[in-house]
Amino acid sequence: MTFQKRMQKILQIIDELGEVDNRRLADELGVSEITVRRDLARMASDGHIYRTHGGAMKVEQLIKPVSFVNKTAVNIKAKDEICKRAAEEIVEGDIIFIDCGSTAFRLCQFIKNKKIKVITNSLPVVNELNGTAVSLNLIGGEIDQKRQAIHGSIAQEHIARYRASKAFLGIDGISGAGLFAGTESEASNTLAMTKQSSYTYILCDASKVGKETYLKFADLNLINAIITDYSGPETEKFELSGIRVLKSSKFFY
Amino acid sequence: MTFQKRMQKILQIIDELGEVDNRRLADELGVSEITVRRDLARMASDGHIYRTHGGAMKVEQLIKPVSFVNKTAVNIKAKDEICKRAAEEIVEGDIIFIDCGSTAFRLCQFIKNKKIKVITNSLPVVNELNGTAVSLNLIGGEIDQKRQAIHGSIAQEHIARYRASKAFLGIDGISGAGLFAGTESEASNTLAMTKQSSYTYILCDASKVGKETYLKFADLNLINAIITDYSGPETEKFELSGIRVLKSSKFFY
DNA sequence: TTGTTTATGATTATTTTTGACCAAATTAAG
DNA sequence: CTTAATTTGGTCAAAAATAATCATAAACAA
Repeated sequence: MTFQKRMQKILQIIDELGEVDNRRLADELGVSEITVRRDLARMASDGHIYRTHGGAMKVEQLIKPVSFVNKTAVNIKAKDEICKRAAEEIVEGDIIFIDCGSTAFRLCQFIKNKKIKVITNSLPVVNELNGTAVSLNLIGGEIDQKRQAIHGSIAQEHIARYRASKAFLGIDGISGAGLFAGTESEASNTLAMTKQSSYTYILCDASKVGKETYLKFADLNLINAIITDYSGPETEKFELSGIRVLKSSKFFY
Repeated sequence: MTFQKRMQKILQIIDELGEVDNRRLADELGVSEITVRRDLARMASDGHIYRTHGGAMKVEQLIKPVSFVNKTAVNIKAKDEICKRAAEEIVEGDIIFIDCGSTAFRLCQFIKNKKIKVITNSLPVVNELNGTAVSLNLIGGEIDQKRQAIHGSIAQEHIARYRASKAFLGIDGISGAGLFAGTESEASNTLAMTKQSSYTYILCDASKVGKETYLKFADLNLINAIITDYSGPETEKFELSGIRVLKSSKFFY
């Protein structure tokens, strides 16, 4: 029995029952529990299922193109809590930027029914919001296969044409010293979107706070708010810079 | 037993069973397992099957991207024949425009393994070609939910920045009198792409030939070639206007 | 013919898959 | 809040499958 065959069965079972535990799957498939866990980890990283403690559950209507692999497997819970908090900030009529990070992607599920305009350079975001109440504007240019997004000078110009009320952006690192990006193109994309937004939120889980990677591209005062599950000494520095620090709600489910 | 003969058998077996292991195939074909593996590798790289550890399975059995609602249901065979003929015109290194019609969409399956650049305003095309050998450039702007594509002035400007070697475009109607579109935005999109291409192909099944709908937006001499399954009196008019008429091969399957 | 390419099979080394075990993390219970 | 039970991710080892290399035989071209 290959992984592919097991995946089919697992999806079928989860589709029927909504959720299952590892033991049940192990029995059903005739493999050990550890193999089940590995399968689930793999499937979750492709976004096919939600992993729970001791099993897995259906991910609502998220059967999306397989090619759109996202890194959302790590820290799903923290990210979802952050995004739910972020969604509370969005009101009807808003025009918002969403960038191509894995955190910002998960924001989509919480804004599907809102009557807003979303401008994005992320293909997963487009696919997630396509056909919903949200009106979409896609930034054009060459597609970066690895990041499933559009960057570059053409994209910058496109962004410069629009003006949004809010921007929800991910980041590779943030500390009292400023904002950090893993690549130049991500940095300039963040800058461009920030410039065209009245209010900028950074969405980042705790692992990004205090991390000072590769390229510092802006000071803290570029942004207006941080939404995070982090709580620690860095928070004070943020607030001293005049940034609102919004804590994600602990109790999500 | 040649590779071609074995491929036929393998496809047949996989089509029946959904999946097989190497030993089974080796027995069935009377060759060693290593030969089977080599065959499978070759077939998988052409996209005919999906390889698993220890065997192979049907491509359709994998989680299929929920392809966009497209009108491709009608005239599939004719359209596929047309598109196969069109794919023969494409050579490595080409930069091509593909527009948002349902016919042009079906061209994707035949060009997945080609090393070319595709510029398009169609979301289904992007999803179909994403993750393949094709390098993608997406035209930006507001997404038209109904047509799953991007039109408008921003899109026009985007197109004007690029220059392609060939364009493969659909159409609502074509006759000796010229080219016809169902909406103004489709017409201007076709014009913009044509203008930036060295050579323009119109893909149209027989039902579109002789049809003169809504808006005539250009004369025949705008385009260079028509690929169609139509054969009739109109053909002569096309050829008199200096247009190559490429007939799709009748015998496709 | 002779030399070259191509297809096939055998052998060996590498990779992948799977399960067991254990420390760390998470959840549940008192 | 602390403790106990469960779950998880990591490392290791065994088995299976694969890729790489080489040798042989068949097909092909000069």
